[in-house]
Amino acid sequence: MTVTVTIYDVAREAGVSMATVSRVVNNNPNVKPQTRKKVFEAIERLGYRPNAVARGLASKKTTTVGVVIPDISNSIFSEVARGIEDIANMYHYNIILCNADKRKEKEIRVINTLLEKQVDGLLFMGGAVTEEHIQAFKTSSVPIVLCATADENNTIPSVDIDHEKAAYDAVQVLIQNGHRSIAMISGSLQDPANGYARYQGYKKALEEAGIALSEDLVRVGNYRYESGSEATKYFLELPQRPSAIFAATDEMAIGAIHTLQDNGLRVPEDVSVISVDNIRMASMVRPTLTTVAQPMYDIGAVSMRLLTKLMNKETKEGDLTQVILPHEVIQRNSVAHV
Amino acid sequence: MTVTVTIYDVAREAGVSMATVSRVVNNNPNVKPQTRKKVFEAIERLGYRPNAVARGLASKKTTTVGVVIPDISNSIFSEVARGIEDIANMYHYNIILCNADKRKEKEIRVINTLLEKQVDGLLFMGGAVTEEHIQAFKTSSVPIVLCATADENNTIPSVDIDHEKAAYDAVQVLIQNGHRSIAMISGSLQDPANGYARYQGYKKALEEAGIALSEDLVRVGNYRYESGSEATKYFLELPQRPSAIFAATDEMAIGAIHTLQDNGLRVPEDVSVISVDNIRMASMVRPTLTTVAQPMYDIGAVSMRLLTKLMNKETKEGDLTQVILPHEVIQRNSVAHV
DNA sequence: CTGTTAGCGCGTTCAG
DNA sequence: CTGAACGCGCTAACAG
Repeated sequence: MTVTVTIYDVAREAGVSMATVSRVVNNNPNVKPQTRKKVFEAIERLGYRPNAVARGLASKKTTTVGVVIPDISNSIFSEVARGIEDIANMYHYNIILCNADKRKEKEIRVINTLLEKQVDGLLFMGGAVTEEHIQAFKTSSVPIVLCATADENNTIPSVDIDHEKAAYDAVQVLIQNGHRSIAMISGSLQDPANGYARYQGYKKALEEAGIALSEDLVRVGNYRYESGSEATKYFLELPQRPSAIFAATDEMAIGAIHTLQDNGLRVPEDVSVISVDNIRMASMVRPTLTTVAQPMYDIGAVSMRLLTKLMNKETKEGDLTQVILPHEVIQRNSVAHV
Repeated sequence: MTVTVTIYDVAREAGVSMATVSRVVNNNPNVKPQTRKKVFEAIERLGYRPNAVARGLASKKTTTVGVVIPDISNSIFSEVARGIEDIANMYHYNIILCNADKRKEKEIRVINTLLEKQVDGLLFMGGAVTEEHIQAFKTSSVPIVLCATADENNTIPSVDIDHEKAAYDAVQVLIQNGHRSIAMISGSLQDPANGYARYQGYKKALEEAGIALSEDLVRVGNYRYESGSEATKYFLELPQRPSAIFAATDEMAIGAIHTLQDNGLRVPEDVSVISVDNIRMASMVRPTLTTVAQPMYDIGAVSMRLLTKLMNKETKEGDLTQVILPHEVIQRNSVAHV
């Protein structure tokens, strides 16, 4: 197809008007079967391929949605992305994918280019949702849903889990197993969901159990394996080492487990470890990791589904657009009774 | 922005023609600084946002490329995707991402919708490149590059590693460590790159070393952890168990390691394990996995870079467009001398 | 340096 | 059930 064949060429070839060709291409029922057939044949003969850009300009719909994601190479997010794409596909949308690394300026920038590209909707997965983000969202004429994040005031549609509760539940598992000296490897406290909220859950669980919070038992990591490892080394140098570690993410937990093992300690006999996420790797390490499962795929799928409803204006005023998906503790082998 | 403000509105507001607005928006130097300033102010005042769809129709360029990928939630591919997106971003392209699960019909389908969307280029990452694929590619007026695959006749631009050689090198490591009884956990032999080619490399290494190929020592898996585990169970029931296992992928290798350990065997003291890929997890298991590293990120980055050259017609006739990236064996702790 | 004028390929009234 | 005509918002010559 070196020369572009247009709807006009097809019309001429089939001996009808372009309006008719447009109708059959768009499955408009108001076409005589015989005419439809003629048109299809012409399309076949010419190898006609509809131009979605022209269609988009005329119809003001592109059937593509934008998704801004922190980092597609991170297994957490790639799982969410798969959920998004599957549902998008089901509703005949394509997705434009942009990594923004949780950096605000980049996030704002891609939001704007996505909007320029006239996406029919936007899925935002990022770090904090700041006032600037809200401003950017406001300039949008298409619906936006927050995916795996939420804004503080819950003014924007979103789907996420209850991070604080998830962390709380994880720490509860430890407490119910008799642990009192529980360390935490946290994420950045600037990160509202994976960082701050999970730390709050930890604090709350300790409080309720009447356990004093100790600064020495909290280290801030960057979600990755190595930082889990480093935090653990710190704990091991303490005069009295904790009997359990709660990591904000599985990766950090695995880093912790290995560092423990490398120092001659057994998990869970000597130290218990628990975390939140349930990435694939959690069931692939020894001991297998007890963790609170976050339904990544579903978060993606549900948020995309919500977005389709919003794009089709299927939601009525007052409909619930803040959805919290359930999490679940997965008992495996990294936690023992003290 | 509930009413759409167009280039025409900006022109009126600034007291210039739309051509001039177009020029400043597109950074055309032929505009008096003062005029430029007026236009920018008008843009600011009106909150004008260029419509990329209209621009695409008029200019026949969308600055977006399509990428068909087997499965974004698979860490191998998500790493490649990140490489693609980074370079795309650098050259101001966006990417439309489509999962096709290596299923031919789905691959063909998404190729067509991507082409309808008038992408400026296409990156194809899939299973086998069949005659049907070639036909679909031929209908394209935009360049296409195969990413982490290649067609049999090397007629289409591509970037990949030499899978056969990578497998060969892995098995060589085993042989040089004195192993003679080497099992393989293969991928599907229908899969040209990760399956068939890696199996060929295994065969060739054995042949050269004068080791007879034994059917019992080859199991076909599906690249995943569980199948590595199952294959290993099979090997353990053999009258004489192999002293080493070569897995076509890291995930299967890790499944093998754990199954070995669960059966009271030590890795690498009792059985050595090696594979190809070098996923993040490879350095996060105990023992850490010796493997042949495939530069996933680079494969993505280089293929995207190649695509930009093709899109800009920067490549001259006869330029090399089949690139093979180097692989490298990463010595870790899962292989021992026999 | 700036404005005028055609389309880009298609959806969508509105007649008939 | 079908066709004519307009316009979606913008780029790209071509004049001036």
